[in-house]
Amino acid sequence: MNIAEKVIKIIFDEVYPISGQSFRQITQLVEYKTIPKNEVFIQRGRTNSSEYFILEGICRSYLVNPDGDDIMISFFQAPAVLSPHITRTKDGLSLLYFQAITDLQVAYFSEKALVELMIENQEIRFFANTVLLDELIRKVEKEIGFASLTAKERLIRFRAVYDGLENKVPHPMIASYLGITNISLSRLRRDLAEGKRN
Amino acid sequence: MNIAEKVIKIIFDEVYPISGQSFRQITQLVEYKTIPKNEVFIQRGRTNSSEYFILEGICRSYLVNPDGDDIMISFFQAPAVLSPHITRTKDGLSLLYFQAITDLQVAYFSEKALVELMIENQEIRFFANTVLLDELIRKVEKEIGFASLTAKERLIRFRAVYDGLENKVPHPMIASYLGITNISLSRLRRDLAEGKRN
DNA sequence: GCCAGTCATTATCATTTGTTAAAAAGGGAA
DNA sequence: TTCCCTTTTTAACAAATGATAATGACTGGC
Repeated sequence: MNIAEKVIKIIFDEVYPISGQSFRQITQLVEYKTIPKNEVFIQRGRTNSSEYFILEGICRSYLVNPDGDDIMISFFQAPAVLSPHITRTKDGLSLLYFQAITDLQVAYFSEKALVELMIENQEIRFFANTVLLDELIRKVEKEIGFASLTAKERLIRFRAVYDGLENKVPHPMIASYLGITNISLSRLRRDLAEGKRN
Repeated sequence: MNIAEKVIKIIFDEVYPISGQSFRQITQLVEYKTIPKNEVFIQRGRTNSSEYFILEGICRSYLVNPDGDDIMISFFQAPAVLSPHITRTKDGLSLLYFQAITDLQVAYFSEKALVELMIENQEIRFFANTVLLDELIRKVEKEIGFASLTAKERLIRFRAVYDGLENKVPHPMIASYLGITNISLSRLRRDLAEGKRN
């Protein structure tokens, strides 16, 4: 197993461990590529038919509103699975932009191949279902935060969930993720640094 | 086709139309029941292994935080599909509460039976995938609202999406859904009634 | 190393939202 | 109807967040 495959193995073990045989069915499918920092590697409104493992680096999904502002949806920190194709695609077209925040190493493979594998292989079906469920759970967690926490509490939770990301990602992206302005984020950072937790 | 089956047909036609043959595979599985107003018919932390069609009435999914406050997640207005089992269940246990807001007529059937049907029947697989995608899209729409709209704009959007629900559902539930207090909701309702749209 | 451009912080003031409490409005049962 | 209970609205004040603008800090290219 080469290094890239070892990272993929780590991802599977984290999400839903599968047998060596099933694992080889996946690794036979994947190809690898490097994506330079800032590149938007999935465009909203364009065709994309791959699933992705993030082996190295940080990326994000986002939208642009009519005013031209970015709307942050999710962060992905290697090692991680990108949002499954089915959850980010409608009528074959991507619903979101995905951008490399740092240089990125990814493994990718055809979503159609995955659908075929899922039909015949129960382990892979369970793995894919777990990825899907994790995606949903993250969104529900975020929903809960917006419905029940102040911006300061959301920042505290963000730090707990996305450990270290605050120092690797531009603050306007984090602010948008938290549903506040970057000025407010700066203020909350100062308050927390001063020990004001309420 | 009886009335209940006609409502189920309406739901399928809305989400992803399927052949009469596939439709009968579903209707052969379903059972019916009435759920009285206010009953919590799925309990967080308990086993639940059904999929549901809401044929008549309104219900909601929610959580309770440590302070005892309800956290609204979603509303369901007949005719509609309830959140799919896989998106609301972890390790066999429900992640959310589901409660009837009005008296409810539902059709329900085993989620295991659905998984089996999905394996052999492509139409039903596509239908289920579309339900899943719609669920995700609603969550992303809500995410976008929190990341980019004021509370007043979220209320305006809520009225557009959940037409008429504002007069059928207790306001504290709507307020929690919008991420504000019911006092703020009342204020926004007054402002909008007075024509203050900014 | 310097400079330009980007990013983060700070300050000030306006606006929005939350909190607490009280009043008004609505709905169901006898 | 009338009464009681729940829900919604209003008021007054406090706290949080947004907007604008200016300052300070960092970074990449030359």
